[in-house]
Amino acid sequence: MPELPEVEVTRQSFAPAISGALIQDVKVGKPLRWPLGCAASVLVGQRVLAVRRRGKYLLLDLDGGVLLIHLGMSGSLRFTEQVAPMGAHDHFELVTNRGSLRLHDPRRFGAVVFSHTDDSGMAAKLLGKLGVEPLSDQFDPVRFALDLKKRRTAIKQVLLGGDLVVGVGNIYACEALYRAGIRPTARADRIGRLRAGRLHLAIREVLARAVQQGGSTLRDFSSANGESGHFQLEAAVYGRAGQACRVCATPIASLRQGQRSSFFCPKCQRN
DNA sequence: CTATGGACCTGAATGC
DNA sequence: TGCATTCAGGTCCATA
Repeated sequence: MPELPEVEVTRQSFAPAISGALIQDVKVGKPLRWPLGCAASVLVGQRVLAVRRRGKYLLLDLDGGVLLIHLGMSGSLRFTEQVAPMGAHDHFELVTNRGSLRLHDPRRFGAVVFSHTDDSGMAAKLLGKLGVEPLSDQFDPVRFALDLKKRRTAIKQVLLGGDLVVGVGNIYACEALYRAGIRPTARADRIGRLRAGRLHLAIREVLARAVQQGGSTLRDFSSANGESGHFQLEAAVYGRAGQACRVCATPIASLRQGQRSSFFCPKCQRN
């Protein structure tokens, strides 16, 4: 579930509370996507200095390195002062003097990886090819339009790729394309400046709005304090196949692209 | 180098 | 009720 808004909402929900905390213990469940990259005992005794986000990764700055956390498809974090035994789908926990940060991830597509710096070891590999942050000034409409000209694939695939812009997953790609009036199947290199500019704005607006709304809770996402998101209630197309477009009442259509569902309004998104 | 498809894993919903 | 199939918020990797 977690796309940029959910990851950012999660970050905001525990960053202030955990910053400065001393790691006292580390608990591990079943294996995640990648091994931790160090002995769990290496983390004990380190302090959490800050929590950053890069794309869909959370980066916990520690005294001696950085801990990358990715939520995969079904992951969520919880930061609480309560002590509870690890459940069947709890696969990682940092016990600190301020509370425990626990990763719950049934499908285990998520990951927790330790590296000494952002650009060394596994972190370098995972973060190295990421595109620009969509909510930063680095995301420039002119540059975006030029970059799209180099891609012959469907625009939806380009957005999901994450090597141009990060953070846009299946929900927000569909929503941004709807707002921009562009079909998910449109070839990226056929999108001109004007429409690229619209898409650029749509991406920023949708993501910012979703962060405001606490993200989307489709199944069981919640922030680290257990709060659900509300953006799914105002989604225009995602998950709405067959329902009326909120603007023109045309039934929302769906199709398959790269083994993922795309949703769009055939009338509002003409090409 | 670019584009596509499979792989990873579990649970919920659907269909016969 | 039971069992098989399909689908789900991501993204790495092998293959054309």
